[in-house]
Amino acid sequence: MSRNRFYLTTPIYYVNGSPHLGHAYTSTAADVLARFKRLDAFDVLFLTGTDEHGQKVEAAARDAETDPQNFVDQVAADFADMARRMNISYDDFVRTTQPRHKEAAQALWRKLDEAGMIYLGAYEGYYAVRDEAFYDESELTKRPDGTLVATASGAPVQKVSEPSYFFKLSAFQDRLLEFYEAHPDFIAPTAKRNEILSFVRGGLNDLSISRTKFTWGIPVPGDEQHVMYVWLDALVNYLTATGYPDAAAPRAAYWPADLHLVGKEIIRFHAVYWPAFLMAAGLPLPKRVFSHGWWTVEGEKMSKSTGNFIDVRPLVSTFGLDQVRFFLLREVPFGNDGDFSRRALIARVNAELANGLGNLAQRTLSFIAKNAGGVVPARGALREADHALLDGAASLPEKVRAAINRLAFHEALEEVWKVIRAADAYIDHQAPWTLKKTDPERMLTVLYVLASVLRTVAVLLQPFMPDSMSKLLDQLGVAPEARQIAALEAPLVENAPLPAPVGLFPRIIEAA
RNA sequence: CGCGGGGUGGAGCAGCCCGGUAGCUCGUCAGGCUCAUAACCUGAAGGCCGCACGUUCAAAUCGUGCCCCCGCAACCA
Repeated sequence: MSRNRFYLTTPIYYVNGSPHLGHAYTSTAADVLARFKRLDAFDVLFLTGTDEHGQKVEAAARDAETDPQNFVDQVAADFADMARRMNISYDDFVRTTQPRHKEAAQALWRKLDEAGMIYLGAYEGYYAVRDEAFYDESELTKRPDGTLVATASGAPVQKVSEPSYFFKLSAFQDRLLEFYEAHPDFIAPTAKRNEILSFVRGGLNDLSISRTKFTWGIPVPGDEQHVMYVWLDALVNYLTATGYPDAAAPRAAYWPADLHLVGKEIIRFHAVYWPAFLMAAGLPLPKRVFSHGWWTVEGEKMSKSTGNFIDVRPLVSTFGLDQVRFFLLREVPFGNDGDFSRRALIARVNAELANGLGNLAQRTLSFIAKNAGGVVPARGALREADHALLDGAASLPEKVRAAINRLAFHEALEEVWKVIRAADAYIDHQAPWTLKKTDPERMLTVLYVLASVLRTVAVLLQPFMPDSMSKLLDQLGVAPEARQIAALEAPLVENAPLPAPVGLFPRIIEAA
């Protein structure tokens, strides 16, 4: 019997720029979900990668005075480095320049062609010779003398017509709307779903899916004058990783994907074009596309003009990896936009990690080390207060699971922190430092309850903060093989020897 | 009539989809504890949940209108 499979993806990141906070955010969220599913006994395939074709990459390579392949090799390596530094547990990293991907993309093209969904037409657009670039009508300004120029560069443009293959997207309007109707959870959050619905209801034009003005792309099968449109090329990556078109490939059974996690700007490609391509090819559709929000930095939009793209790697060096991962998922309800600021990061880390979880672990574990012989204490009869706290912890796995399945990471964390706060109150009310003198046996029970609650918290937080929670579980004497969610059903093993406690999350003291 | 997001105690935000004691972090005030990372616990002050009307036994939560702020406008997560 194979376990339940779960296939999730990040977008493949476009390599015309360096990885920044936004990429790290998407990957971290996907990673938390992947790790949670693994802990919850799913057979997970977690895919990320890079999107390496297209005119922009060609141009970026030229600016960097190198050839495209060399350029994308460097940038892809940088993205892989960021993933490693963020502790992203991906199972595969697909690059659209890999032979396996070219094969998959061309196979899908042929499939669409065989289905009669592709025809040769002409792409109408505005081209600026000076910029060597195409512009959309919305990017143009009309000068008083009547000439059309690109708003950004001021370069004059001319309308050109270029031969192009088209995908019959217009034929899919009804089928897409029926699909959205039948699968209300396909697009999330709801606001995005509504946006997509109104876009599709507004009518779909056929989609230009090839270009002849540049060569850095996957050749169109049967007509090598054309390269494939980058989005068609890119979307296929999700199939590439399953071994497409080989139906007998070891990973073929992972398709359809359970979740495509995307940033809000590319929801349309994933919620409209991609399902249409798959329908046309007769392939099953992914189960869900979730669009998350964007970060501003210190209140300002990240943009090329202000140059305020921030790389997470220096933040990780300064504040710690798990601190940054925690902040990204705790600070903002997933799906909403949010603001990244040093102040907010420091406030979160100090309040919830240092003063909250870290301090709770420290006060509990050092008390055990000093007063319970450095082993998991043996418990006696439980009282009402003990049951109240233990029940709260016992109900956590289901609450966290439900929240994470909805991608409500901030809610999952909030639920865990309710228990942490309750545990802090419990210590004060039970006052083990008093029991030490009056009722040592009762003291041991209280300590056991605390250790037990900490174990639950640590197990459930592993996906968010893998390194720190691994350390905490070590300190609680929990064996590595007993750290699955299912293992929480068994009580914490008494009398297990514990190592000397070590602080988990130091307070961040800002230099004045 | 371009599209979308938002206006909740001093600050920053949840809650709104599935109406019914308004929650969290920081800050302020007063106690407590002393196990712990000057952390933790208890209590208090402070909000007519942008404005108006409507639906309802009941609205921050649903509907309508209005005011204000902010993003986006096909390849930037």
